Amino acid sequence: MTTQDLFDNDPLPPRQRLGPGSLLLRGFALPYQTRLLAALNAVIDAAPFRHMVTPGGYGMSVAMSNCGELGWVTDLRGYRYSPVNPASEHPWPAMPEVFFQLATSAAAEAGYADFMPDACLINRYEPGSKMGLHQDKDELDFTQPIVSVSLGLPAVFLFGGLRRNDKTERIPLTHGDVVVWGGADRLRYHGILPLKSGRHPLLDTARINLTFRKAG
DNA sequence: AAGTAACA
DNA sequence: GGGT
Repeated sequence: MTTQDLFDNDPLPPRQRLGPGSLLLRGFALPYQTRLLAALNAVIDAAPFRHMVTPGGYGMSVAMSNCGELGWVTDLRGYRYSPVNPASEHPWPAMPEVFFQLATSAAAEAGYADFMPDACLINRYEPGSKMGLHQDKDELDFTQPIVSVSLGLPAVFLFGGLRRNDKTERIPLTHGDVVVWGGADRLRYHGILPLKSGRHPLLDTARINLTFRKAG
């Protein structure tokens, strides 16, 4: 019996305010999960995951794909949104309706009633995969929020402040959780701690994160 | 640098 | 584990 075990059984509240413009919706994606995963498989068939390279020349531990009008990409030249998949030169797959419905519903719950995402970044974490602290700042309109959907293995979300050195909050995210951040929180630093090994009934050894943005 | 490495 |  460790101290952590004492906390593991505490019920997590269904809604948690993380800041003036941020809301954590526990299990919000669960009613969508079957359709979500079917649509995800179709998107990944058309635009397979790959490990992109940062401007410094290192590969990312997270494998990525995109759907929607625009996709977030990185290579030696930098970060940007692109209407085409650089691996194929084809447009990204269209954003499935169920993706759009989930994202707009979650945004509305958090007070962003007119959110119209045109980009969905799909991140696949395997054990050890992580995402360093960063801001989402390649979008054109920071009045539009970010909607982040967690599927599969649990992970620890780091939610920092507007400056890189601000103290970070550690938030455990499990299958079906949705985080929305915007307004005064839109440019808060965030990241993911290295994923722990495990097995999920639907996604086996992986965590999938869908991040919706109004990029263009 | 959405990255790693070295160091305190 | 922080910050650089």
